[in-house]
Amino acid sequence: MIMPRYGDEECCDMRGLLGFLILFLLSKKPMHGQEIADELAKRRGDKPSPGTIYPALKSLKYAGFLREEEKVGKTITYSLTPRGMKAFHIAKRRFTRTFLGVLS
Amino acid sequence: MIMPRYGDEECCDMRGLLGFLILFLLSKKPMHGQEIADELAKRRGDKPSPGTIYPALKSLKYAGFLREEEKVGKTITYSLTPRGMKAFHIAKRRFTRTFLGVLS
DNA sequence: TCATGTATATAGGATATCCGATATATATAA
DNA sequence: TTATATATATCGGATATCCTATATACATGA
Repeated sequence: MIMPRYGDEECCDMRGLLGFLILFLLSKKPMHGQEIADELAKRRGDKPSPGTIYPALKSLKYAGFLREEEKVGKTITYSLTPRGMKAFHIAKRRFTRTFLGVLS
Repeated sequence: MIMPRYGDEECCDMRGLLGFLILFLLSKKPMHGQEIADELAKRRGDKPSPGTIYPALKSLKYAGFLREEEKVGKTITYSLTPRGMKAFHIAKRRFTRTFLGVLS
């Protein structure tokens, strides 16, 4: 018996969507890591730590979904590749169908 | 180096939302396990296995978010408790803000 | 030059989520 | 009664996700 999967008032922590959210943000406009983290902080309520955001970016880059568009100092601006756009659209379609009706 | 977090065309598997989806479905109407699994199959594309759906229901019940409304044979119909509704609305608000703009 | 602030990098691991395999219980039909 | 279909139950573990801690690099201002 391990159990407690859901806490006091919260029903779930909505993991598994970080990559999707990053692709979504980059589909709007190129951004760098901290910009993305700040935007996620506004949306979710908590800011992903460096140890969260950079490995995610690395994996997405490794998958060919995004590329470094510009690098000024340590600041790396990322943008979606065509492959990344395609992946985003596939995921978005699935997302839309899955959560149809949730947003009243 | 372990890496590959994202596969070929897929950007993420959207875990962490099973509990949220179950609360959402039950907020519409009382359902039993298989009904929920079938509805999720239609939405997500793949049907959660018994080993997925029943432990999830158990945890949600344990958290006080749902209760057995009726039991006919082995078929247990679940419905949200007031506490479950509250948890769902909190989660929904967060969900809405997080994914604002994703559904074009 | 030194201090400070900002941005990125990564190893290692804690935790959560989910699935495969298996078992049990009930109803129905042959 | 036997066979079949349906629904639920649970263990154990594979895997994914994310965070803590730590380190590095660059720019700027004192």
